[in-house]
Amino acid sequence: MTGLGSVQPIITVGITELRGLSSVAWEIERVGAMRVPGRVFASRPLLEQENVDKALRQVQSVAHLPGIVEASFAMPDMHPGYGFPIGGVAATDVAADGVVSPGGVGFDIGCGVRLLSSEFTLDQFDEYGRRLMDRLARVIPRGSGPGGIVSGDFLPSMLRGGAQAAVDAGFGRARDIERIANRGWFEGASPDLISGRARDRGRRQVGSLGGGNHFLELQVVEQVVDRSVATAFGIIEGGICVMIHCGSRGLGHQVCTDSVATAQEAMPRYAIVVPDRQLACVPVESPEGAAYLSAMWAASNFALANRQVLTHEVRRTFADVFETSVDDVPVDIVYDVLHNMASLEVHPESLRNLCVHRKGATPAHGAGHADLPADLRDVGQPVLLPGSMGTSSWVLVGTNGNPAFSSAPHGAGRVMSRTAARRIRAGSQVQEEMTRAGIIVRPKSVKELAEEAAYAYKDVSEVVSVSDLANLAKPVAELRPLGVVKG
DNA sequence: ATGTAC
Repeated sequence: MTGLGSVQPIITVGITELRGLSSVAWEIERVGAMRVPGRVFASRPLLEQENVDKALRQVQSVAHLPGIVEASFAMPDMHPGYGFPIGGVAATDVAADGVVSPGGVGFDIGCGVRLLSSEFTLDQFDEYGRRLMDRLARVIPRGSGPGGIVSGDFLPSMLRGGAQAAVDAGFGRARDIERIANRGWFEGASPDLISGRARDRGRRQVGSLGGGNHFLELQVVEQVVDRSVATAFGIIEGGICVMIHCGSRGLGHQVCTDSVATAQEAMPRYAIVVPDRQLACVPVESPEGAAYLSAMWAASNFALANRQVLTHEVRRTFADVFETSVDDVPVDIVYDVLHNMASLEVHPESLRNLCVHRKGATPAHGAGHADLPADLRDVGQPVLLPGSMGTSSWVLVGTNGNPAFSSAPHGAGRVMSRTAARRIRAGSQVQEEMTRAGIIVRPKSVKELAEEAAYAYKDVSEVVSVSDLANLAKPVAELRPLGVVKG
């Protein structure tokens, strides 16, 4: 790869021209009604991936949003989404009639990743792994539709209090909260501002994994590339980890559906014109904008509570298998981060109140940031980057001087549709190949497994490498999958 | 992502 500062060509992806700023950063010129340019972080091989052309056109559409500042950004794992690309980052200036767009958060509001680390080792996994996986497969509700660990009676408190409410209800430990983004809950949540239909869908899904790309994985720390940061995070080479990727289930989906409809209806009143109906948006400082943020925070609290309840279930399972108590089992939270979220932030480069949309992008604040827990204040924010099924996941750390409002990629990123992935191999074949590679697979639906096969995703190591070179986040450790529980 | 359809 060529370094920063060298002359870069202009390349064309689909119908979009990109001017190279470095080997991993590209600019899409501001033309027509675009308010800002597009700025894309990717290597050339990543730009040449299937469907990236459509994501780039969406980057340009997002650049039309009222109040957008600096640029419409895309992370290296970008692929097309509803209105906004997945892997998209857009900040709007609240005081300059900046908007909030439900499509800029996505349907799975509050979706994110939680990483647990344990004191158990690979030797112990060799002996107990199958039993752990079989029990997890039995106790973790997953797949589409209803089914949750916790009674729907807890829904109102969890919508209000997120992971903190789940801990208060007995699902976890007080110190868990320290290692969850925003201390586990968003204060601005208004459960009353989400529809009865959204609540009905959520009531039956408190404590459930879901389907699609959501998973619960047992992993081993394969490689530590930054020992001091890994130690601060609580990650030790050879240790067994648990990664949980899930979101706000039908509840968040319903909140998004309702909010897009509200925004589409309200837009003419604010004389907002956007190039795509899916970019429906309202001013942050409008009744509709405030209502969306409150509903988004409630759905995010649901997602945080969801991951907390599943964490408790993991601890119960480990305690069971290793014959210890759930309170003593040495399984701790490394971090929990939301990668579908709009966040009100003040950034030093602008000193304005910004509404930062991250859709399939994770916050990646550098050392010194006020929101970091005390023991990570001098280290930086953990960035959890799950790979595709059967490939390694990565832990990175946020940097100072991040070029995209302190954002980093959230995964490997799809390269083909679910339908296309099913045509390549049968789910049973994907399961066989993973089993042969030594990974214990416990799917609810074998048929749907093919949709999530590694060949349907980009190469996660390329995404990590671009993150490093573009200063989005710095690699800390590689986690190799041992067993995967899927919807 | 999603009671893959209001």
